[in-house]
Amino acid sequence: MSFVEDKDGEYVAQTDDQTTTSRTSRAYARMKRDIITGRLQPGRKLKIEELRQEYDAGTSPIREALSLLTSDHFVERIDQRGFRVSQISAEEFDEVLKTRCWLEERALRESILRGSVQWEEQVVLANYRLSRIPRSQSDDEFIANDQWEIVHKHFHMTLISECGSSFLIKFCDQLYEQNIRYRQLSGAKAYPKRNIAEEHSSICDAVLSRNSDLATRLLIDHYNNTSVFVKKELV
Amino acid sequence: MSFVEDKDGEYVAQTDDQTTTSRTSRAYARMKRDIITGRLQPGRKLKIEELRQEYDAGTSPIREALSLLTSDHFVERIDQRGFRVSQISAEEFDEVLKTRCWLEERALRESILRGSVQWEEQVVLANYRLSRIPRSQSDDEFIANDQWEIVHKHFHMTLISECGSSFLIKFCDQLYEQNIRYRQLSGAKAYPKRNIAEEHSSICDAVLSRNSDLATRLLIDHYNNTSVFVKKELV
DNA sequence: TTAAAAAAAAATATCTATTTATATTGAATT
DNA sequence: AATTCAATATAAATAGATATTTTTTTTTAA
Repeated sequence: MSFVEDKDGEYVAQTDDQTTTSRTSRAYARMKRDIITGRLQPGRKLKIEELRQEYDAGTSPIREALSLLTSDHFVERIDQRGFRVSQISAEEFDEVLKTRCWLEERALRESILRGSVQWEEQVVLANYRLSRIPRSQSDDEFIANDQWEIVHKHFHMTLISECGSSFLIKFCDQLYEQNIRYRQLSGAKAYPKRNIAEEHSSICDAVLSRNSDLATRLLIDHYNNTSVFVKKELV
Repeated sequence: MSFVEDKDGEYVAQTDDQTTTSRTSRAYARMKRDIITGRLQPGRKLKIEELRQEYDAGTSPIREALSLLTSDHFVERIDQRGFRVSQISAEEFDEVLKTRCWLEERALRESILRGSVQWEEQVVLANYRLSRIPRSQSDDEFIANDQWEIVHKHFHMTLISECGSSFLIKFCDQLYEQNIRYRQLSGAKAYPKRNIAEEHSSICDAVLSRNSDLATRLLIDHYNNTSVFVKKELV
């Protein structure tokens, strides 16, 4: 939310996504969110007319947003036959997981090699923030905490941020988002017998001591541990 | 080129990209080609009206194609200010090269681990085809041979095709295309004192003997050798 | 009863026109 | 002379209208 002076010199409250960004960017962000959270289910036909209503935009912005989502692998386009939400499968999840481990191992090793003292501090800070925020909004039942999702992603992206390749970072980002989608859709919510905060802190410690082998092993274990719960639900 | 029966029952010759695919796909393919070859130069403003004329399509297909090219890192979008061809730089080329080596090393190792006898045969075939086609259309001066470009890419993509991750293959593909662009734009055409065919065959041999360490070393050397000539022209 | 063909309906892809935002120009003011 | 402001021009973003194409339904013939 921000306050902006309008033509008549009066201050008016405006939500960010209504003014700052274009219709295309807005539709893109919202549709992506809805696909990741599962509000738009895998395989669902994406009819332009419906989307226009739902996301309050014209044909062009909707189609552009869909084109962008196609590149992100969230939407499939079939020429002359429109768009649909990408399908999910246990096999694809295995690919996502495997590829994440390959790329993030390399990215983390490079970051540990190249990262400065400032980077170390960023890692510490990201881990601290993550430790202070609950995964669920309630203690009794699981209610996804959007803020946790943001802070968690920030921690993992900080780890690899000094790898020296914006391409690799972008690829890891894409895979991370694919992973969230699977995590959400599979309904894997509780992680019994696990202390995730401890896992994050261990990774953090290994990184600070510049122990690449340990850090990458812990990171990969962390991903594999989580994946067990996703796979269980994905059958 | 193909022959299709029209409404009146007559056979008419048609080029593939006029009928098979949509306006969007066609514009996307052509614009991508023009950016890679340098006909659309780095930094150039991409005005919708101009592109409509040039690529014979309406606003929507052009904008959709530009959106797709944005994801490929060939075009930059600035909200409310349109599109421009992505800039190139020596630093970015270093990133492309570095990331390619990281990802293709992993992909090749996995392919060698998992690849079947059929895959071995595909590698042999791809290498043979590459050995039979000249890089330049003329012996006297360098004239790029489009066919070589296709066969060369096919060889390198075959090497990693059995890595077991469609995501990793897609990323390598994107980086490969970035690399072509730099190769073309830098004007690096001749490679004195190098026998590229021999380099390819050595990689092929190492792959067939399932020697991962040797194969990946030769592949990475191959990329680094080529990059020297690109970097030289890129100052 | 089934299969093929034709017609109708629906939805996509595309184009044109309008609105909105940005960049440019030139005059007025400091 | 430099800077601000307003007016204009240019181009982007979007909405709306039109063309195809695909899908579904209905009809017809075997």
